[in-house]
Amino acid sequence: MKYRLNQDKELSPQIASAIRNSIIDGKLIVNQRLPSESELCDQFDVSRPTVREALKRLAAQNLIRTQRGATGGAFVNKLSFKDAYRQQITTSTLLLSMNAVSFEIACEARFALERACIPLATERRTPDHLAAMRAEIHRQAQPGLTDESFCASDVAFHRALVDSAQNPVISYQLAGAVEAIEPLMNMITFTARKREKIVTYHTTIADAVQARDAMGTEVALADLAAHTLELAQEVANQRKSNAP
Amino acid sequence: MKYRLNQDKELSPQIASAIRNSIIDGKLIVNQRLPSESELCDQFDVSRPTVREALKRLAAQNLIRTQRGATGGAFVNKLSFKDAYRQQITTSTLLLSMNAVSFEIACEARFALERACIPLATERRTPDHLAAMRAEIHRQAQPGLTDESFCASDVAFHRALVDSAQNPVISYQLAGAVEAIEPLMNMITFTARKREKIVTYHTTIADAVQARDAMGTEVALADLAAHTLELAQEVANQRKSNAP
DNA sequence: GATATTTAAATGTCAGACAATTAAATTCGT
DNA sequence: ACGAATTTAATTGTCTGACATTTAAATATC
Repeated sequence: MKYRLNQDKELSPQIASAIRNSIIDGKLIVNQRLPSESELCDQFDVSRPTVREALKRLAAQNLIRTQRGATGGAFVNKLSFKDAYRQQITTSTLLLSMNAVSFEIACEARFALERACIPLATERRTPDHLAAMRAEIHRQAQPGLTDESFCASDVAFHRALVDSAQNPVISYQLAGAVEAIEPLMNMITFTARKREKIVTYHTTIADAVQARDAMGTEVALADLAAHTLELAQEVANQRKSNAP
Repeated sequence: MKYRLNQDKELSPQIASAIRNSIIDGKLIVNQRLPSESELCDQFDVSRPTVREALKRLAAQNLIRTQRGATGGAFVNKLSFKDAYRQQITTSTLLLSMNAVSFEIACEARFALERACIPLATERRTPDHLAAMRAEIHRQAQPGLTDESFCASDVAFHRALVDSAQNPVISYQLAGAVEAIEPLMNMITFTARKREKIVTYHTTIADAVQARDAMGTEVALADLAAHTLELAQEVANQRKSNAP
């Protein structure tokens, strides 16, 4: 069962595509073993290094895993939500930095999308989710926290909010939006007074979620969004006045 | 400037990580040329096939591109929104199918996230966006359309709605949510009556967007979400009664 | 000075080899 | 006959060296 490749193009991407398509439309199912490398060499009529380059492309997308040894080989990987999160976050982060996406655009996207989960979050939040949010708020109120730790805690708070919607697909989709903005937020210096204000907003949000008050949560989140934009504006202005 | 690898683990992932990190934290900037393969061999003290496997991993993530010839080599790629879309969609599609995510969960996520862009969409939509939506509605009303084409048009309609928010980050994030559900939707058979009803919803949505009526759009979208779920339920019930 | 040719540098591919890993098959001792 | 140790075979991981192909720059030619 030979597979015909276009010899005028690079071979390894074509091989990777062929296998990827087999996975996507179910000809290869999860945990199924791919043919061994030498069998693939025969099938595609190429050398082993070329086959291996193709397999590494698929491994980079977490589509396959490989095992050495007698019963080893390449296996179709069950793409876990965790792996997908990670991919999403690196891609989103790079996308923002490489395309010089402004803080305004990124911030707008992030809060717009986060708002999406509020009805479900207020309906389904458990004591655990509330506790996670409160814990981060408590952490943020502690003095001596570095700006980076403060940002990390901020992200954790919002992730807890998103997770309380208890829909893994939403959590996955929002991972990119929430996490990718962290590097941009890290450029802001958080004075004690600014932190205090943010903690207040977070508390309002947590209270509203606890009270299952969707409207209240939306309003508080919108306020926080506006406030975050102001902070970024300040930083931008300071830059402008310092530079020239 | 040698780079020390852990010789007890596989080498090519380590090399890929090292280069990827250099890109992420800006040591390698967009369009910069990486060292040639043989230079990388020296730096990491490995053979060329191993270096190449690492480079193919990065190429699979669209992080680099390669050119042959005298001035060729591997260059840091500017990750385009288009490439990022595509990656998002394949990852999301595979994630849904491999984890056997139910239609309910996927549908809930999709409509929740889509709702996120409505305030911006109603505020910023242009005649072009409206025209795009109307065009898809018109297409959906034509008889003789296959179920697959109908679904594709459905996706296109929703993409037009999302795009009218005019925030590329939102469009990117929602690409996964909107497109990945298409294979699941394809399992539904759309009778003429069902199509008619969906077209009505779409028209209501388009009208509300045109009127810049955020509330109306949200309501219409929620109705459509409920209706879609009902359709899926029907299919599930038919399955159940046919099977045993 | 314009055009054709050569050259050099780089990636793409191949062939064959050996190392490392792992599970199964085999052998050996009791 | 059973358990433990050993061997074997299959497979991926890596290396070496070679050649093909592509491309831009350098050189030669008219």
